[in-house]
Amino acid sequence: MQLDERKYIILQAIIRNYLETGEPVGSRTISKYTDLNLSSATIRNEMADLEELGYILQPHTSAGRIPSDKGYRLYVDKMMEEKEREVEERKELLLEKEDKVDHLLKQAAKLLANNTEYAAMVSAPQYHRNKLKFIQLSRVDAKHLLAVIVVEGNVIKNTMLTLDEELSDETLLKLNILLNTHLNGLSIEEINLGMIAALKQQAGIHSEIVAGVIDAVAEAIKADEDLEIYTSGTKNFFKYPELADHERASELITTFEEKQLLTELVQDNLSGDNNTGIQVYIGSETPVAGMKDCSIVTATYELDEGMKGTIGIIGPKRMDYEKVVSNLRLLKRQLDDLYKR
Amino acid sequence: MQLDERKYIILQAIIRNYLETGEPVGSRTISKYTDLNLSSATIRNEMADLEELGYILQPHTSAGRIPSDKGYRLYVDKMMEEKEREVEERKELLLEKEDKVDHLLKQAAKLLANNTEYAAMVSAPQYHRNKLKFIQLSRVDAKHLLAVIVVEGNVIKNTMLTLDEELSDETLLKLNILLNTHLNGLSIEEINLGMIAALKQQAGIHSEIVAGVIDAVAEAIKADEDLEIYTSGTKNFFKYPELADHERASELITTFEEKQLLTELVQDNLSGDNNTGIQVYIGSETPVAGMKDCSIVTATYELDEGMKGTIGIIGPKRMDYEKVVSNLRLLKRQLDDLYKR
DNA sequence: GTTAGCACTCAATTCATTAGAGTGCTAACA
DNA sequence: TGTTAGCACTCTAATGAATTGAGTGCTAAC
Repeated sequence: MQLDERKYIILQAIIRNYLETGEPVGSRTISKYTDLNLSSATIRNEMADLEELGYILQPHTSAGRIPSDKGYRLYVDKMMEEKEREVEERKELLLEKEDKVDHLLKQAAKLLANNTEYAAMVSAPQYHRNKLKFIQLSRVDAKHLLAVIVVEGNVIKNTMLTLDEELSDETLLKLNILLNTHLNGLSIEEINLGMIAALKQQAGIHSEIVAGVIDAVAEAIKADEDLEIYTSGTKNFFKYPELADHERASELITTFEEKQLLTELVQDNLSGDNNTGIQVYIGSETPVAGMKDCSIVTATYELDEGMKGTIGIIGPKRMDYEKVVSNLRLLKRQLDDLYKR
Repeated sequence: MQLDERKYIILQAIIRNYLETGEPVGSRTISKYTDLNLSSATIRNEMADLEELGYILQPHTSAGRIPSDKGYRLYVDKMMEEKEREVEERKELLLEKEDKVDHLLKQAAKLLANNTEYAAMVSAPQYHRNKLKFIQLSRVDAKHLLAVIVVEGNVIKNTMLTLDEELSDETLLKLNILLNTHLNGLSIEEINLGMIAALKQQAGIHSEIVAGVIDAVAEAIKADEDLEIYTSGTKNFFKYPELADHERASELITTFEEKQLLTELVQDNLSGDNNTGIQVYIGSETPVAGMKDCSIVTATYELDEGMKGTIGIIGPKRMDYEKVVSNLRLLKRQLDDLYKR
């Protein structure tokens, strides 16, 4: 059996109706809802076929039909194709330019959540350029040295080092020169153990300071480890009865709170290179455990050259995919443009 | 009517029982639960008195009694007195020393939530000493200056300034001297508009750079504004049916997500100086709107001289106050000790 | 002052019934 | 051959009556 045009229109009608109501859709509803001018009996026959093909399900014999993951998938794919062709009208999301990136991103998450009425996440950009650009040791007071490290992309890292004994200006200058001549312009791959040992040797009795700086450098570069993720709109989970029972809600909220668990999403999104830049995960397709009953839509943004992050929406499978996708597209574009003048 | 010893014992028994079960407590239960050796009829008489005095309530005529806020208050006050006298046994909370304070505090929140099975919050310390300790401008590349500012308490603030034109080494040195001679050692109150104007004038064509630095200084000092708050254990709200219905849960979770809303708690706690260092808010006493059905217990810790923060537990009114208080005491002590060697 | 006993209240549970939405199938129709 | 009317059937959800049981307040006796 084949999925012909008419069957797809019926499937679409079922899905659209289900997205709104969350209730199983019956044949009579479809008979009236579409302009196919078919009786409910005919629709019933078609629905039986659609069920056999796996696009819809019946929760129990005397109920209407609900879309299966496969059904949603087909619907979303077709929608994405169509949207691709359309010229999208340019609504404005009110993203105010903030001086601090973290504020900006928090605001973005909130905006997404409010606009869509689903839960939203925004990951801080990960820096994929990682050359050392600037190192400096300064004396803050008699016992403290401040190491300032700047990595390409202008990520700044500070570490306060505690001294056992005072350091002369001369020694400080020497150490600064030593560090800069050897480390500046290098990427993390180029800083190996041998080099570190050599540096320490040259630093002599001050090798501990060098060690401290190297640690800080390592941390500045591997920003991945504690990837910041901002979330908003957790309460929206309660708007959809299929997610709001204690068990599920508890699981979702935990996942949302333990932001590490969302890392998968970011990784998956940044690595996966699809044409539109939008990823849709439906139900069991999701890479995040504990969100099997949800759909997740993500997009990648790029703040500055090489500084990529992920924005995403998490909601019930019966999500308004069009609205979500267009919101993400819009926000992505805004973030992309923001720092590119 | 007076609250005599026996009445209090009965009140205590009602509360203890209710803490465990969450169900209204009947007279027969108390008759068996206590060793007063009184019949349920006598207990009933006493309960009627307790109700008249406002310490307990009846959800409906044919139900047992539950403690009122006033009842809880009395119970907690008495408990705190007793605890005060007791020598507390020193259990260990497994707080691992972390190099980054934010990691440490996140871990602390998680620990609290896991140990108590309630929701936990930890606020990052606010710095109440705010003298400027160190200012430095460095050239990162042709177009960028990095301003590093250190405030007493070793809070570090970086700002990247973009230049319109290149700056000579000489000018840079001059600016550094200018900033240091005028600003170093000052507190925020001492940096007024007149001084800023004078500085700008002296900087001449580079007044914009000075302005940028001043902004950064202002931000470094007023850390209050975006007070970091870490939370954990949101899902624990679901463990207590009286908090778990959609409406309430949704409100609680929003409050917990919008951490600003918890700021009240921190302010209240840091300002209020009570002897034990532990604050208990019961029901309507809470300073946080949207948590009227909860009890909140908070404590203040001090990481370094003048760096005070708040730790707190949020749970149902029928909370195991003893456990919560002792957990908070323990964690407070650990945090207090951590950086004082 | 304490207690046994009894009538009373009220939420929660149970169970049967009903209503209604929806289906599948068959037979007739175009 | 595709479409439709019609009907028997299924199953959930809602309704409501009856029952249960925990708990109370009050009275009278100890």
